[in-house]
Amino acid sequence: MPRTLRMPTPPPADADKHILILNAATRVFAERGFFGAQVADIARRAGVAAGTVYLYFKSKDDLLISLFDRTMQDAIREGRAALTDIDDPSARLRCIARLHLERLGRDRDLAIVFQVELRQSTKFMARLSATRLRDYLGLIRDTIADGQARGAFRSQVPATLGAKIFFGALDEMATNWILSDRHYALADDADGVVDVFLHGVSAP
Amino acid sequence: MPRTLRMPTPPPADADKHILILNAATRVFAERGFFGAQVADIARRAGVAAGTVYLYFKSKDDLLISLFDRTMQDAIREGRAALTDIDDPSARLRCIARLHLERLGRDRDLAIVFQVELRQSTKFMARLSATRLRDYLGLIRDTIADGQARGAFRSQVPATLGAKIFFGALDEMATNWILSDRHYALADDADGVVDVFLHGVSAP
Amino acid sequence: MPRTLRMPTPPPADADKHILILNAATRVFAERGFFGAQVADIARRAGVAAGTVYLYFKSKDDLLISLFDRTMQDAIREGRAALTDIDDPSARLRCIARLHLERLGRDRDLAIVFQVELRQSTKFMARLSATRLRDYLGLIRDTIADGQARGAFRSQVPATLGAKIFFGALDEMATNWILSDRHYALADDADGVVDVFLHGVSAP
Amino acid sequence: MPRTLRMPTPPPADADKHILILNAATRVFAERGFFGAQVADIARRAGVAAGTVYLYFKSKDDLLISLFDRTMQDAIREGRAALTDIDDPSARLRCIARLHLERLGRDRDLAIVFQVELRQSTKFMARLSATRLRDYLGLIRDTIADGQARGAFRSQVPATLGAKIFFGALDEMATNWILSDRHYALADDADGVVDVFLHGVSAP
DNA sequence: TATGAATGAGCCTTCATTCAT
DNA sequence: AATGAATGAAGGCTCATTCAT
Repeated sequence: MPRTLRMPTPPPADADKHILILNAATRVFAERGFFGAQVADIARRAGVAAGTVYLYFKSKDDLLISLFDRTMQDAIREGRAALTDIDDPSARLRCIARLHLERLGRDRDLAIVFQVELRQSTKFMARLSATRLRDYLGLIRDTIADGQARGAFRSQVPATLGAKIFFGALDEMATNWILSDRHYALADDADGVVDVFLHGVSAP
Repeated sequence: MPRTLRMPTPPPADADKHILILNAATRVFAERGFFGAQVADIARRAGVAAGTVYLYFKSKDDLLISLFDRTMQDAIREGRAALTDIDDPSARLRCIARLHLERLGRDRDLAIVFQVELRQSTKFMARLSATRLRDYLGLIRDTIADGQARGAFRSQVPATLGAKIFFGALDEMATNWILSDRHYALADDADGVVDVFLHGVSAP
Repeated sequence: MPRTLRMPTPPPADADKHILILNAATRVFAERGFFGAQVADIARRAGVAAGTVYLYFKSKDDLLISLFDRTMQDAIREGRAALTDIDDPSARLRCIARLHLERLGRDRDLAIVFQVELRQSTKFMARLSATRLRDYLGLIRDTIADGQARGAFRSQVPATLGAKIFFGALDEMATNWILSDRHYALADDADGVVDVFLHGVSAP
Repeated sequence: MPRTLRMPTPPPADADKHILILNAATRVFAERGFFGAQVADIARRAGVAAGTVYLYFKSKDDLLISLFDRTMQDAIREGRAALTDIDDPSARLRCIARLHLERLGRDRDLAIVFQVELRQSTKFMARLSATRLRDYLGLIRDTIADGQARGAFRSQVPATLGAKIFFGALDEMATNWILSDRHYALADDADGVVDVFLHGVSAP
């Protein structure tokens, strides 16, 4: 194809600049905190001028929101894709847990931004939960409801409650991980969480 | 009354003002967010001059930390006291969950501060989890370990992991509650959380 | 009187600070222009910290507006007072012209602010003319109308038109004066303006 | 047609773009004010890229100065041309007044730029009065001096003073017009101004 | 103790101008 | 000639904290 011939190389630097800045923002937010971070720092880290940031993002807030949006969109898309191949309800939950913790465990700075910096204010949080986070919780809830419909999960547990518990447990794993001094693989927590979520702690 | 006997003189005006300011801070932090709140606002709300705040607290940060400290100390003390009367491990967890959610459900502003404003930065969070929060998680972990020792809980689940899951689930309930538009009793979530934590979602 | 006894000295420094800043603003606006002037410059000139300016004025704009307001209020008050002693319509116009030019001629910086800096934008000008300037033109118009009612001035000339011409002529004197390199007494232009305004340039 | 003979070839595209940009600048300066206007706005309005403006003008200031220069040059040329056909000194002044107000009354945006935006700072104004404005006032002064030489005007009035009064009056008409909410024909003020300037307001 | 006026460091954002294409 | 992405200097304003009273 002509287009392929004309552009066999990776996309131009322009396309990168958006991502470049977002990555720089992740690092700086993680290091200094959202309020402690200066836009100038982010620009410097991205190797662009301060003003350039504003060619790609409306404001400092927009950087954080974009970061969240991009990551959540990826997470949901990846989650949905992975689940299509899995039939067993328990295995599906295990998959979600694993992807969740792997994603954050792969990039500690991103994890810090997600577990700490994004929770700056009610205004921020309300805005965030109203959108992508709702979708993400919905993904979990649907998986649970599906398991209930298929007789794998107890129906007495409201699916929404279950989703919150599941998400809350994973969230806490991530938060503990970034606050911990010890360096361990976050994803290794997945199985334990799923085990408790499925079978509870009670002795049979 | 015993309480009167233990404290026959009225609390000094100082103590009052200390609490007065801390309460004002709770309201203002909840309304405006930590960074959006001005010390002058808090002072006005407390009915004192701006400078007076600094006679009782070292800094704006100190207000937030004191708020956390006071509340956690109460929670731990109350939790420990309540647990002494309860023998059954499952009932003990139920008690913790209920107290946790009741405490936050009683004061929405306090809940907002705890669920949102306290998570300002890694620096802050690290500092907090290193102290009271560790104690609180310890309380849960010990309760679980005790249940395991007594054969009520499965020993395969690491007690620390269980504690994080339990806390994470409760935490998520609280966060969802403050972000929700619907007005419901937060404490009502306690039983559901405990049920799932004890028995899991899997069908028997 | 007690009050006089209790406060025989000039008003406290607080009252001065308002004026102090306004005077500094006059100098700096005149030297650098409104947009060229930095609030920090004004503060420095007034001998206060930059933030202090904002304890007395809402914004940089407010400085300019307050300057205008204070001066116009003085001018109108002074004009009204002076006119009560004068009966002859021509003499009244002469009095207005003289006061107008004397006031500006006395403080070149103030004149610059009035003739140049205040005319920054339609927004500004519209706001200004809507208030004090309208009163000032009204003072002139009434004086003319009064002269007409008393038979001293031709009634064919609409009083409002006459007021604009009179004011426009004085205004141009002031503008020319501040732009001129030569140093002359601005007030000396008053008689010439009044003469032409009263009798015209036509040969009898 | 003579005009066609004098200019047989169409104006080069460059000249068009020059005028295009200047017209766009007039609109945008009038709407947003000089400082509020962005060069990018002007470029967009002119249908060119931001950088293109700088192929035709040295700077944003240069746009304003060119606007002034072009208009004043036209005004002076037109004024001189019109005066050659008129002999009577009073009629000449009437002609100048009418042309002055007609020119501004024809294009409200241009009027706004002339009456408001051009008066940005002493630096600006000094620069402007030193050139074309001086010529324009000279045109008026010469007309008055000529009238005096021919016995039509009183010689006691210094011609320069008369010119300033005349210009100041016209200027004030224009300023009032653009600030007025009512929509009236600015040029209609010309006769009134000339009448007062010639005969004064005093009753005979 | 209490006050609240004063301080001044700190930062996001804008936008005129440039220059590689 | 024309583009428009990139630059980076610049400054109004806020607000935690101090301190003279």
